[in-house]
Amino acid sequence: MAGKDHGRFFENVYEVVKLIPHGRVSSYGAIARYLGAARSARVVGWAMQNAHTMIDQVPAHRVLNRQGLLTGRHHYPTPTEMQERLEAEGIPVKDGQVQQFDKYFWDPALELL
DNA sequence: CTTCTGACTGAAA
DNA sequence: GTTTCAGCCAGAA
Repeated sequence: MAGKDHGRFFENVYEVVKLIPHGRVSSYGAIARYLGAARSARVVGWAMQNAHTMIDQVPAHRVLNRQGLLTGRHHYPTPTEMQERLEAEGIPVKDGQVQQFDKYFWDPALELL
């Protein structure tokens, strides 16, 4: 990239998250890696928290950790909203964990190319 | 300015 | 299989 990247990371995260297909899920590390910051997965999680203030709605509920756990469910208005939202898209969730996570996993670096 | 925390991950023990 | 450690970036105190 030409010049210096400033706060563009957050915007990039939002765009990728918005590109996640309905009924699919992704991980912080996958998004971070796609953006060229494989080890900045935490910043992606930060972006999600900040995503609440975004004008455009960001499907943050489709972003989980590597294990497929709904790590951010406590940040939702209700701890069950994230799970219900995933189930509404046909994604089975059990005990705060997505079942068959690998099956529903959507990697921007592979799918989006 | 320094220090700490955080919706994470990968490697090491 | 689990647990522990370190790294990475951005923002708040």
